[in-house]
Amino acid sequence: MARFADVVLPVPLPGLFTYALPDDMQTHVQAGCRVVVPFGNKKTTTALVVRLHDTEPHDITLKEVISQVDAVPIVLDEQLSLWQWIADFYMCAIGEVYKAALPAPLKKGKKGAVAYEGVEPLPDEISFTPAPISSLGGGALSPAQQTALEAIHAVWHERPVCLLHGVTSSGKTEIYIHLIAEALRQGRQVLYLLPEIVLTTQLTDRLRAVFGERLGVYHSKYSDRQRIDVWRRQLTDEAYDIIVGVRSSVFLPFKRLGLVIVDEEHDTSFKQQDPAPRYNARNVAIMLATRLKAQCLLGTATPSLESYYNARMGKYGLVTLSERYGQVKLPQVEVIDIQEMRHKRLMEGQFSSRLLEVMSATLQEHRQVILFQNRRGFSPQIECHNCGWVPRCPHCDVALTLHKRLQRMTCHYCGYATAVPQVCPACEERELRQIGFGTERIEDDIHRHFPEARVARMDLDTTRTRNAYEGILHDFATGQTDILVGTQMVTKGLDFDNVSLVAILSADTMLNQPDFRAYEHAFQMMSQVAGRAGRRDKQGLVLLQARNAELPIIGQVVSNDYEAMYSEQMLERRQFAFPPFVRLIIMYIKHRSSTTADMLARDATMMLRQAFGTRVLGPDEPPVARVQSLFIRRILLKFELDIPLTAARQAMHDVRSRLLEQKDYASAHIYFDVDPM
DNA sequence: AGCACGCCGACT
DNA sequence: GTCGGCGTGCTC
Repeated sequence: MARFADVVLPVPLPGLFTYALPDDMQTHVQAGCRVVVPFGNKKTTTALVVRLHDTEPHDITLKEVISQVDAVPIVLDEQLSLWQWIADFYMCAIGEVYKAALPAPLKKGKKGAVAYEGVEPLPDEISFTPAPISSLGGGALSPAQQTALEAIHAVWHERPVCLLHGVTSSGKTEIYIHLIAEALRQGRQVLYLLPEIVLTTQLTDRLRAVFGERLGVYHSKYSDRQRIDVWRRQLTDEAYDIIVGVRSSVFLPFKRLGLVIVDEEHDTSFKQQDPAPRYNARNVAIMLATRLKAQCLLGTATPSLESYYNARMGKYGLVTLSERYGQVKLPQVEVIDIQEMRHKRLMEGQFSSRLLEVMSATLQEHRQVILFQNRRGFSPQIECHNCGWVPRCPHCDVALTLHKRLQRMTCHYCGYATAVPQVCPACEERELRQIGFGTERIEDDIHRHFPEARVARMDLDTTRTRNAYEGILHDFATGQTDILVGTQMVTKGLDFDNVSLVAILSADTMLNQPDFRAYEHAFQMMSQVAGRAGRRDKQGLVLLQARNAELPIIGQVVSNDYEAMYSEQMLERRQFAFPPFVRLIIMYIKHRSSTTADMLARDATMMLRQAFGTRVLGPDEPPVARVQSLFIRRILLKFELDIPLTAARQAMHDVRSRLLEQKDYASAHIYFDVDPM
């Protein structure tokens, strides 16, 4: 019997809300059940009960719960406690975690739901067939893999987290499969996290061949219905043994989790940017595993500096696989100096004559080519030939990207789109020049250079739907296309047998990012895409075109020298006090008026300095200082690793609320990004 | 974040 | 004379 329920509401407000329970519900409602409650003026909302108690709050008049949605909990205690940890650590409201965690329809609740009748039956179409796992996908481990497997076990004997640093094609997946089979034999579940949807199809095909229907897939391009089915099934005794999923699958219920694999752990898409919760799923996965007494394996060919540092400091175990499976040779990387080629008039657009030659030879051998250009659209800017006018987004401080096929100019920050002007609106000049190269323009140029070649493009624009992805990848895998051009998407762990040439058209866009992680990320991206070349029977070739060809980072990619990259970057991180030597928290300030944003940023900085002194840097403006008509300012906080962050966070929350209490700042947005990427 | 209340411009 | 613009105030 409990008279009151503390609930989470899907709103960005701190804390829980307390409601009175009507007599008939007092014995039936449990933590983890949804209830319908009145909230604000008349509106009803679905809320999640997290606590039941008999302590009547004094200073507020309570409202009553209207009805109960679930007869049994749909969220487990361990999940609620993890959500609270996420809210605390990432400095957001638990309501925001709740919104991110639950598939959309579970948040809405059922209309007309009456207590104990709103309970949805479990889907009965799921047939549970425990596949035998005797044949491990035919995969006997190589001696190197066997050694690595034993080393991982040795690590887990002492600590829960192990970093597996294995070069591309070293056969990490085979090791994962063995570990999964072991967990299953012990009756435990496995969560297999991947950074991107692209990777799920190839991987799930491979895992399904071994584990059959014991495997469930969870990602954002699946329908709500499918995601709810996975969620509900996780609550039953017939829960999936293996979940393959992206970021948000760390929120799923697990009753007997034994192993968490975070594949491509360095990948930035594990970090959610917007909206809150701005969590890093890799770190949440580690916390999830630790809390549920499961083991955790972080796998990658190019560890994040944070994880590698943690491994070196003994916080994680470290296992290295330096040998490619079947002795496949690493590709040869050849650097092409764009500056030099331009002087010698050996560049045509983004293509050096060397690249065109090699492409031509590769196509003649009926081998395939991957071209990597980290920019979508046709050109990132157009400009009036006469007066220099550049079409810009009316809501954001960026030039509009030309999408030729769509005959539109679009803003990659807010989605604004407009027709391509026929003449310059400022001076009526007819010639509007296209500045810069996106994947669409590269695709056009390939058609001009190689009219016979079959070309496919893979970027955000060509993969809006789930099937589009699979179509493009299937056509390339089966040799129906010769050349695949794409953005970062093509770098991510795709296995193709017949690719012998990979070209990075311009390393410079990656290297020139105003971000302390630019070189680390450039190294990771280039190494990953290079790993796509020549996987089975022949050494592949990678052409790396760059303006700054002599930079050490380029040499490190050429020699595939992760250690050299690590040492050099760590020196800089230490010298300039960046992670992993400090913990970063950014306070973001957004306002419709630039002067208010400036004043607010100045006041906020002063208040933060009072609490944290020289740990506070700024304020400054991000590279794109206005998005969706809001001016953005940021304040950077650097905390030593041994500082207790709980008190610091409280002080930062206090600064935020004191600022928002001021009338001038009431309409501002202030939020934090903890461990920003 | 919603949603309502509350004061100032161009329309039937 | 109204419809409605979004500023600001609150939510157990």
